[in-house]
Amino acid sequence: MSRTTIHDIAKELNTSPSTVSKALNDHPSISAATKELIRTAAQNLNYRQNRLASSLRSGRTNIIGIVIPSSDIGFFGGVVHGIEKLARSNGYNMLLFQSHETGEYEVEGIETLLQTSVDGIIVSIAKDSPNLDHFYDVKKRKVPLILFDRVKEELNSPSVVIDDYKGAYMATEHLIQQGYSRIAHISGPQHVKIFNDRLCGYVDALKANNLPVDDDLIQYGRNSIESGRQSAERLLARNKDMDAIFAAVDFTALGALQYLKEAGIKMPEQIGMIGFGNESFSPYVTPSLSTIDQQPARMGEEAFTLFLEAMAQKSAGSTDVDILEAPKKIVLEPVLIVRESSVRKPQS
Amino acid sequence: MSRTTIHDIAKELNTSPSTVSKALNDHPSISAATKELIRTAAQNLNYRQNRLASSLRSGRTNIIGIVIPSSDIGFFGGVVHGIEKLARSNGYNMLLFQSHETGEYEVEGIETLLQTSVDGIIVSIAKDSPNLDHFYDVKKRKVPLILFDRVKEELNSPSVVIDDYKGAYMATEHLIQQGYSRIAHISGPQHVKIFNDRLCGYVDALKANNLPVDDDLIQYGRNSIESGRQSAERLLARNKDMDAIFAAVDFTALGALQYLKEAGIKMPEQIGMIGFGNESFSPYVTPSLSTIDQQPARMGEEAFTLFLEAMAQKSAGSTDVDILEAPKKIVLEPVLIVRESSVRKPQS
DNA sequence: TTGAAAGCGCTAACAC
DNA sequence: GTGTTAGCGCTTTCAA
Repeated sequence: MSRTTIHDIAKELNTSPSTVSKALNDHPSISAATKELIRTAAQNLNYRQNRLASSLRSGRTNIIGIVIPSSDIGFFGGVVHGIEKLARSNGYNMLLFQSHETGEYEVEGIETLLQTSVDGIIVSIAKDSPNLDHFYDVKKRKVPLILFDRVKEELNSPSVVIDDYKGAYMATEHLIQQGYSRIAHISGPQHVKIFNDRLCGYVDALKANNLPVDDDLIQYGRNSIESGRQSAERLLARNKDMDAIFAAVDFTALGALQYLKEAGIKMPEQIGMIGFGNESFSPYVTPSLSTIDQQPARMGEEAFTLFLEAMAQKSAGSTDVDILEAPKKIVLEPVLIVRESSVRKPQS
Repeated sequence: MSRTTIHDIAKELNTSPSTVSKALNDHPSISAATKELIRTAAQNLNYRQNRLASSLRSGRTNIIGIVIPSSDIGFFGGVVHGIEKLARSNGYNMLLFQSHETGEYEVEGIETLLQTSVDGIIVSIAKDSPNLDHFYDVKKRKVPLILFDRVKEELNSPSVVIDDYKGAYMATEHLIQQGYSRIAHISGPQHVKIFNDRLCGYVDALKANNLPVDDDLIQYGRNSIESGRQSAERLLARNKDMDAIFAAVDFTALGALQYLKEAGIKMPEQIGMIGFGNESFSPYVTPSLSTIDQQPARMGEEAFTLFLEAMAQKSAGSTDVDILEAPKKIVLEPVLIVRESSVRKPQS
């Protein structure tokens, strides 16, 4: 009636549970013959390992915990996809938590992950994460902690990010090369590092091309479509000569796009537009949105690889390696994606 | 150094592990005073429950397994969101698997879920799921199985779906009311029930309005944007008088939209368009896409509620209830969302 | 190459 | 109201 155990198999074959366990785990000390015998018996009896028991005993769950702001955001969906692919082929499963950008849920997620004894945790930190205590907790428990995209240097953990500064620089320079010169920027909350980096990239690209940096051309929004609309409205009201917008996220770019379209402004002719993030809707809006791709799948794969390395180090028994060597930081190259919104037609 | 256990707390307070366990679980037979004592001690010692041990002993994991085709599809993302909200507030966590529409991954996911002793499993079946053995396995183990959207009657499990027939009927009738009469349909694989239902709804709406059903106006695609483009191309080549398209999924609607736009056809004036699914991109394409909303979050909540009911029944000890009463089937109402692509301007 | 024994950390009868 | 005992199903020394 109830689940078959290794005891049942042992009884059936007049052998011992420990032998069965070893055989099923392909332990070298068991003869090929008995392995075969035990495996077929397991099959016949419909045996399925109890991972709870196995994990409790061995101390390994083969589960990796993921905490992201939201899987609705295309970028995070892509990262999870990348992690999943590698995890699956390495025999790991994922336990996924969404913080919904609130610290409270983030803490809750980390707590549950720790209770579940996951083998490692991969995180992109929530925007309003109140403090980092829960992450220090993870480190105290010696559970490998890997960060991506939304990183905190203080945590001193392996991490993978893209070069936000460079991406913003590329986006801005692309607009300049297309002949735009009064280029506005819609940024995000400045306490989030990536937005500050993108702002710097924008500013430096202007300077490098001998264009003035004008505070009136810079808006600080939240990351919503609505916020993008409002920013575009304000920018337009204040700058009659504005001829392009670089938005720090595709969502605000979309909002701006909508507003300008409704205002009867032709893109890319009158105003050029480029976003950041290559969201799933970006190819399908009109005009299709130029943007910076962050290579999410790649980022996920790198993050998982970092985790694997941390595990290897851990089982190599090296105590407190982190004191000896700085944690690995992987910086991915952003990729410029040119679509309709930023390609100025040849002047007539 | 290593994790604090209830033994450590017991030792600290000169009491027994079982008392500590009961106190921490708020068992009624423990006095308020000792509970308080134990709780603060737990806090001080930085105690964290080992869920593996707890689950192994109690037989409950408080984890619910989810298997969906892909969380990239907006609809499934929404359902997961709905499940998560309710699960969280009921003390459950989710273990999420994506089948990527392949039976192999689906089987693998179910297998792992069973090994992990999840308390229940909520599934939307993959398109090419080869057979249903893995689901019968779940039922055999008496693990509550809940289906949503992609359902199989044979499994005789509680389920929640929307009324696909009705949604398709509403979509088609909406086009008719807008004055379109040569309405094409881009369907999907007919062995998937929802596509067949939608096709029937389309056909019946035409008939009910005394419009002929023309095989030349029906295409059977896959669910990709590319497939939508091809379908639109074929439809247009074969039917010069076609004046509207109802696509069984937003993805094919989008493909058709792109093709028609490139062909210089004005929507909604020359050809009206409506999709199904209310994907995240649908409001942002040009023209914005009318569609049928499937209430994904609602569906997720209903599915989890069904799971809770199944658990209650199970613990009520009713052996083989399923023989006594038919499994509950919840049918959600589709919602018509009218946007630009289907609203015919007043004739000039 | 196989088996016996111990125990991972917890919960749940049952006795006190 | 509290403590004793047993054991969930597995892995892992260690001895044979």
